[in-house]
Amino acid sequence: MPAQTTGPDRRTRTRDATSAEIKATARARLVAAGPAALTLRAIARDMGLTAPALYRYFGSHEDLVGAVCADVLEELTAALSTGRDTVPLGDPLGRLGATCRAFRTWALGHREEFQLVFASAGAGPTMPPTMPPTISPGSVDGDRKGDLSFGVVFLGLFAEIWHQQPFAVRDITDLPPDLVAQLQRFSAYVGDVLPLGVLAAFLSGWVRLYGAVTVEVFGHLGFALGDPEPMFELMLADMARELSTPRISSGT
Amino acid sequence: MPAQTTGPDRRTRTRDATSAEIKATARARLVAAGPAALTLRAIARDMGLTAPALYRYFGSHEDLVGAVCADVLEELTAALSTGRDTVPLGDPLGRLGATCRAFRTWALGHREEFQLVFASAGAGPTMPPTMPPTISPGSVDGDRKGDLSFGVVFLGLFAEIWHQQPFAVRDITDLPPDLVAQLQRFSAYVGDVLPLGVLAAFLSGWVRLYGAVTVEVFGHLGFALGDPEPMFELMLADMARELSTPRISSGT
DNA sequence: TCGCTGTTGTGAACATCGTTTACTATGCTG
DNA sequence: CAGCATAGTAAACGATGTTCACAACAGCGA
Repeated sequence: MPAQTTGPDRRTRTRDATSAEIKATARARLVAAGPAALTLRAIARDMGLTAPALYRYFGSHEDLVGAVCADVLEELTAALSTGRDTVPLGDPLGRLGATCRAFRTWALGHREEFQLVFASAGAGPTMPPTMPPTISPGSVDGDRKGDLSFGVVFLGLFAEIWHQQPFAVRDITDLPPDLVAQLQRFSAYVGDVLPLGVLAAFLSGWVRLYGAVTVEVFGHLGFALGDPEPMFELMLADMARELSTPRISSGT
Repeated sequence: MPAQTTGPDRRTRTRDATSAEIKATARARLVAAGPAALTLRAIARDMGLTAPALYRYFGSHEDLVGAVCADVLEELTAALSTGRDTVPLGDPLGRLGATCRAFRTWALGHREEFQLVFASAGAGPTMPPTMPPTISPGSVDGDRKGDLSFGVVFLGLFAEIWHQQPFAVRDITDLPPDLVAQLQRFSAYVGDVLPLGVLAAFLSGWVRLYGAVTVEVFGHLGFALGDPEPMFELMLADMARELSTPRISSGT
């Protein structure tokens, strides 16, 4: 055992530890009292420090919040993965359903975190930085330590479904040219490993899932449904049905 | 002319005027610098007042923001109505599409307002208070001065479509019983004037529209699409298609 | 062991925020 | 004219993010 092979400096180790403690304390406040409670001074107070001390670890309040957001997203991705792996590889549609349910369950169980991450316009963490340039078609390894966004989990699932049970997809000539142009951009970004119709189905599904979960967590559905779960299940059934009509002809 | 017939007191008239001016100033700050700029002192400063003066008109900062939200919602409802009335009554599906487009257009042209109203969890204006207990089935009068929410506009459109061109709707026996229970609650709330399947279609459509617009305004789609409009149009086409398959049999 | 150096934390201060309190004008009403 | 409700102000309190000067402390080379 030749000591630790260039293990991180002792200094940087303790530094990372306090940095993590700060984020943990912030997280605790977040779940306890909502995003508004994420104040620099209160966090410092909670861990027996004064506010300026935190500036040794984060450049600003916004930076700290951003770091917490990143942690939350990583955790969400993990929750989605474990939810997905509840169902065996042989049932990709079931895996998609399980992942969608995991998304909703996580959001309802972590409303404050969800609001922090998803209820932001510009400042919020849009996906681009976390979206990997390429996704391998068949392999589902994916999760190399959470440095890739939860969006990839869903895209990977659509790849699984497509490769195992090709579903009916819109003919490319049916789609309006401006949509095709947008999809080609995205396809190139993702590595050109899936037909444009599959990407359209993925995006459409992502929007539906996002909308269903967001509208429920934000309470913008309470006017109609006391318990939106049955409606959510109906949506999942719709999605599964659309993704299970067997493919017949047409080119990629 | 027997004076003004119980016209509002002169005092209350000037009072309402300043109240409106406060909200207008707040609104100006909102569009100029975002929801975070909606501070009591800055608003007062903008109109040559001091902060405590505003407490003569609004009980708290939160009250003021709430009032601005109400104004915004009213304006949104108006935008939806005019968008809807772009298309003649004889084409209810076209009217629905126009209304959905008006929703998206308004949201993109009023991002700050949209964020203020829709990016809130608990505090935000959920629909219940603005949702009328009953909606008249055929008549589309609706807009008695904006005291009813924009949700009614959409529900009214589904009523129009249903009455003019009954579409294929899930048989009630197909739906899981817990969903039926939820829909019955909502149906009673709305006056029991539409079949449960129509209400399910309405809610499903509202969730899709909400998701599509929210995901775009919040920038959570920029990772894939530079211009989400074609995708939005695709969604509208899907919705229209689902609402245009003619009805065949089954009871209400 | 001594002394230097960089890191970590504190205290005070500044500008801003929401809110309350006491006080002063102003204009309507009897 | 007297009285009074209304609209507005100034000052103050606690809280926020942020900066700056300064003190304690650890680690390292001589």
